[in-house]
Amino acid sequence: MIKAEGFFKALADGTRLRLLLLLLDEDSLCVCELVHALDTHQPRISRHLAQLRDLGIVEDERRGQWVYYRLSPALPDWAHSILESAARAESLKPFIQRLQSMPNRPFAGCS
Amino acid sequence: MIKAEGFFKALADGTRLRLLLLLLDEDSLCVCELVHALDTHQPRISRHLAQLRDLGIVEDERRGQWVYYRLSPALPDWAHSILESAARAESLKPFIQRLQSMPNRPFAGCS
DNA sequence: GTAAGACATACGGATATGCGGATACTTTTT
DNA sequence: AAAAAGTATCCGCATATCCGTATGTCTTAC
Repeated sequence: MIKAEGFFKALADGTRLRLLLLLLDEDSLCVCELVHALDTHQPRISRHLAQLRDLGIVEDERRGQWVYYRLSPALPDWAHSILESAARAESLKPFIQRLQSMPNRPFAGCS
Repeated sequence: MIKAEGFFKALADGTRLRLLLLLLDEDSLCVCELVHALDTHQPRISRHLAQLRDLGIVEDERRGQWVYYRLSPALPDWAHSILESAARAESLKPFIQRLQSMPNRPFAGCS
């Protein structure tokens, strides 16, 4: 099980922090949606998601061509609380807006 | 005002995390108390406290020979909540015990 | 004013971390 | 089976981070 210091190291990078807050807000997103929402290069997103997966903070699930990530259901309560507090400090609006205006978004609204 | 990413960077080091959780629990401690509680070298503690001060997370106050640190009263609510959640994840018992058994502890119990 | 204690900072070095670009792997489509 | 799309990983590099030692500053005690 993850300890506090490791969890904070995971949140101590802007990309990972935004990934986690997006997943907190949106439940489940695939890599290409996250790449579009954060407007960055795909290897960067994959690398950070892999780190978060290796720490047990997120889970992945392949659905056909796409790999979806979500917060791990096993995430301890204290960690979930921390993410919710962080969400109060950091506005996700610009990223959510980019996400909603994504062209060819897979399964949008039909999951 | 500090942003979420910077705050998490501050918590992403074991020494700083323990310093902050001790200050959350004990209100106000001087450098030599923190050095004793964490059982480490003094420059390490001073360096990390300076970082936290520069970020506006802690405040210092000189009392004679000693410099006391406390959590900044201006710390945003979300940041305070995060520290409280972290306190649930990380046991401070060993450090509190070392603190209480500190010989020649300045002003112990008379502040 | 000299010594001693508490605290802060400068310095050089070791390690960790994040990055972009290239490439490999997997699945779907044709 | 070949192409295309989505995703993962490898590489070399640049920078950030943390450390211990040594030293400097400030305050109190003698």
